[in-house]
Amino acid sequence: MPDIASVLAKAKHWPVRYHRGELIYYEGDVPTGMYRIDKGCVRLQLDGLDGERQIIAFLFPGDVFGLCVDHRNSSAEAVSDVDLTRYSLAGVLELSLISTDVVFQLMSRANSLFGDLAHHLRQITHLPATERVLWFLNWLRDQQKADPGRPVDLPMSRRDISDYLGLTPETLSRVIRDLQVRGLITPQGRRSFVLRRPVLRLEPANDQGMAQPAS
Amino acid sequence: MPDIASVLAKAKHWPVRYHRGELIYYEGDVPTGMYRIDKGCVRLQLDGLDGERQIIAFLFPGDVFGLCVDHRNSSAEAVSDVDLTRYSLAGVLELSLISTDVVFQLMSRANSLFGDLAHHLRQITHLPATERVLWFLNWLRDQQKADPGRPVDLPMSRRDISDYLGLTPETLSRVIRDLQVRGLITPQGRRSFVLRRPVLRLEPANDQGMAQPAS
DNA sequence: CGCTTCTTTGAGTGCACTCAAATTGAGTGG
DNA sequence: CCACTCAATTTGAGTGCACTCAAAGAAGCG
Repeated sequence: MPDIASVLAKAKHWPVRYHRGELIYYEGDVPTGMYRIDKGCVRLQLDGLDGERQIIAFLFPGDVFGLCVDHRNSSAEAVSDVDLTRYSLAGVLELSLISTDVVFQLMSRANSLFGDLAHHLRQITHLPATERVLWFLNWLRDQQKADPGRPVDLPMSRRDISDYLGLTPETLSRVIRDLQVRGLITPQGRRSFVLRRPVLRLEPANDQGMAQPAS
Repeated sequence: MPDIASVLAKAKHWPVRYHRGELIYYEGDVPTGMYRIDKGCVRLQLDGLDGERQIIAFLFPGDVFGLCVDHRNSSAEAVSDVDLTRYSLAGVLELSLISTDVVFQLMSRANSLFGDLAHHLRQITHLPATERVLWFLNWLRDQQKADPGRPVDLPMSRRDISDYLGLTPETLSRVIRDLQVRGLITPQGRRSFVLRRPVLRLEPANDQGMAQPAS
């Protein structure tokens, strides 16, 4: 299966750049382009009237987003300064006439994005705060393909994370403190943590955690 | 924009039937077909190991589902006895070579399904139990295009609803009782309710006009 | 260095949870 | 048609986790 970048290369495209916090498109807008991330981090989100916000996804280099038809189903904002490649939506649709590869690839992308969101929903609904944060950190580590022992970088703010995990910033802060105390994570500055190896799963409902049993 | 049913009619398709509770496909399976609902109700869900379950979506006649590429991103089960039209996935992909209509339509479907799920996530994260239930009942009423005054049917069990809204069955039951006491809903048997007209909004001004699932 | 914004800490509360049991309803066979 | 069984749903009691409100501390930015 060919790489999506090479498949899309035949469509019109050009580089664009957004600064930290900048709006890329707004929910409800009529879509004209889709994007591929070359550098940086982008968030997809839904905004409420009173400032409440649900972050749907964090996207990283290689990820494609913005493939909408009638209207944008979410807003997109730059978490950090980002370099994007912008593709004409019309051009992409034309490509689908030439080969099924494009359709196949885009379907696949849309599909995995949907699957991720579904699992996201599941985590948020079923996991307590601590495990949500661990899940997030592990996911981030996998995204960055970081070796254990190497720190994981958080490009996003605490509020971004809490809006992603369905927590308040206060609760998130407390959870992070607890994880440090328990030795599961070690801060390297405010936006970088080293994760302990077996952080993948927390013992369910097992509170001998006050005194760490030496292994 | 042509109707999706007529567009898909050119692909190979045949009717299939599932009974209440029957599995249509399982998460992770290699997909071979997609479906359109002719009659009945289908649920998409993620199953946990310990029986926990997150229902992603309830689907009704006219809805299309199962457009996956690599593997099923969720399970599909029949909520009630259902009549489906099954389409060959390969056939659908071939169709995309003939006209962009198919691609356009399928993208649109995938897109709105994604948008619905995103809003679902938002509701569950931000709304208290009572408002989640009201949101669900209103959504269901819109699905059924029922006039106010006409009862809304719930094809699914209480557990289905609670697994959809991220509540326990106990909490759901209590919420329903409270809504009855407040006169907002009137039961017509266990699986049918008459909704009071102004149920759309609950006193505290915190409904976001956007995006009920579907249609 | 002063400003603003982001993050952390503290105190107290409420909502939805768990555990447990009663009640209803659907399905089955006499 | 009616008793019986089993699952689904409802009700009750009590608790804990994540919330809100409030304020202190830290970090970015001119």
